[in-house]
Amino acid sequence: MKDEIFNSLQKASLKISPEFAGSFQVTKPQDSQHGDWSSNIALIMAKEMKKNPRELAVEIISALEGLDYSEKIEVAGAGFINIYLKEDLFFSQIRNYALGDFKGLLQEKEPKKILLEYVSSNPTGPIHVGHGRSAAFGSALANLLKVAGNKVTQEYYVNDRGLQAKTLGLSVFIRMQELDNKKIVLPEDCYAGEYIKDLATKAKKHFKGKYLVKKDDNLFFETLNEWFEYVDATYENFLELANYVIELQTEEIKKDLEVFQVKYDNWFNESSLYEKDLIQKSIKNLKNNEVEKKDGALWFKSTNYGDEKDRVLIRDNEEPTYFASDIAYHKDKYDRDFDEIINIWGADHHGYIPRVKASIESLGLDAKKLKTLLIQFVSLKEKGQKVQMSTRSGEFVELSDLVDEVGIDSARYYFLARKPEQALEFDIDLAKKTNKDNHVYYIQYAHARICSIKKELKKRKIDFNLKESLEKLSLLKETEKEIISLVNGYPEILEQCYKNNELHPLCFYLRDLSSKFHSFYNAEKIISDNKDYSDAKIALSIAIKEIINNGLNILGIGCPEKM
RNA sequence: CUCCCGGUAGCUCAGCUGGAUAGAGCAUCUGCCUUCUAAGCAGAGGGUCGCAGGUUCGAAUCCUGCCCGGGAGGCCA
Repeated sequence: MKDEIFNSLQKASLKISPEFAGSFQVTKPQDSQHGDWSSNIALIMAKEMKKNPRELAVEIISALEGLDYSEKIEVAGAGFINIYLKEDLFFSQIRNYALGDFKGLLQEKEPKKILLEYVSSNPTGPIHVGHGRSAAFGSALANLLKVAGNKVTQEYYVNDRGLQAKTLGLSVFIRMQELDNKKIVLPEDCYAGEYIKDLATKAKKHFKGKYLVKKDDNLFFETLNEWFEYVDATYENFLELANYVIELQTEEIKKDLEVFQVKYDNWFNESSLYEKDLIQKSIKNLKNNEVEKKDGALWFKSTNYGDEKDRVLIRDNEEPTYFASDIAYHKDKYDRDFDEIINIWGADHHGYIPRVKASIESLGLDAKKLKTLLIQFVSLKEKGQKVQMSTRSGEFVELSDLVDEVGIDSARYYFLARKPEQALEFDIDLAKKTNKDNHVYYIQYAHARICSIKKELKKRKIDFNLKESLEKLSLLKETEKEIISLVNGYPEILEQCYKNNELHPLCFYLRDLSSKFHSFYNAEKIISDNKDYSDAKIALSIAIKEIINNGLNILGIGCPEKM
């Protein structure tokens, strides 16, 4: 519809001025007084042609062809062209929605194979609330991309090796000694969280006495390195323990995410890149003259592509950097032949983007395929107070704790209802409420109320035929038809979300729609003795219910029939 | 010092690819339940869109400078 209007306007404009190439818009006006559709084309053209916008608007309208479905077209305000639809067309979309038909509502013209990587937090500890935001966002975005007809692969990159994995192994090792009734002192850089003790308990059981030191061993090392020297000297393959706990912790993460309605198609282990020797191979694929040895290390000249400084690939101790793995990982993503590759990263990684882009270009790959979305931080507020969180002490609130506290639906909604580039202050008290203050309850309540109207029909044995009732929508009062305008705006909201990779407009829309419904519901009884009018109101309600259901599904939020 | 994000009502935020009178929710105040869920509804007050310039018929929106808050600038990941 929007496209048709756009094209008609464009044709008309070209008749008047063949060179006109300005970008004008066709929008749904906020105020329904301004028609069903509105365009600023005359204002844009007037600028180019230095003519009076209102006069130009009249010219454009008289040159318009093919808008059979318009009831009237007016010039208003500074020179807006407002289009009012014929009544039957006005009702055509809502009929489909009421029947639960959302096909083609959002359709990518050229469906793509898309790789969506998100969260990918280190398996050295549990998922915390910050990751939760990415998780909610990524999974909902995946739903949206799929609705548009794309094939989406959701992936989690597991950093299951390197120094941090070994440090985790050591942290668990030390706690195991504690479980074995030794006095221990945890070095500063070890992981200190409570979950380490759980891992230690499991590891102790699993290894049946292995990795428990003898009584006469000295256990009072102060630094990580001293500890590493000790365990490497004592055990043939200390990484066996590290790998075991990394695996345990990854499983924990997987569990937390699944509970949170986040399911991946693929868990990609960093270690697999090493097993296939892909680090070395991808480095060789970088442009030869952009890799050089200096100060004992191997460097990549990312400054050639605008990065602030060159980056190390292989350290002087011959250990590849995280960046080197990441080059191999991205090379692998490209090799898997996706049309689009989306990374969702925490905003703290923004400085990392130029070097990754640089490496992709140096590999001779199309950097435009890769899109990185950044998500800002999450802070928590409870009883008016900020909940303190700090990286150093490991005092992050775990996602699972938040979910236990406020529920999955609330948590997902409030993560999604804020645009990603905005830091999010999560109000725990608000998210816990079970009244209208809590938007997710408010939306779900609207849905449940409509379901209960349907039940009431059955209970009272009232004959209701949806298809027939949908032909009676014109009986609605003018104020009630305004809701239909809002309903008709659903595709534009989805389109906006899709185009901009955002979900918050959908959240706001659903709340808005619910609000309009609650007013409608409260104004007077939906079910009444005035059969035809009653049918029309029920049909409208059902359309709203279906949209709420459709929207909440995309957001990954439950949609109860009864509350 | 450089880069990124934010600054809109008392609070939390939409609006930002230039358009019509700057919008919601919360909080505050006033009303509404014998009848489909009051887990709700109706109404009222509340604004220097951080500041200063600029571009334009038109700026919260675009450009420049500055101020404030948060984040990033490892041979950590």
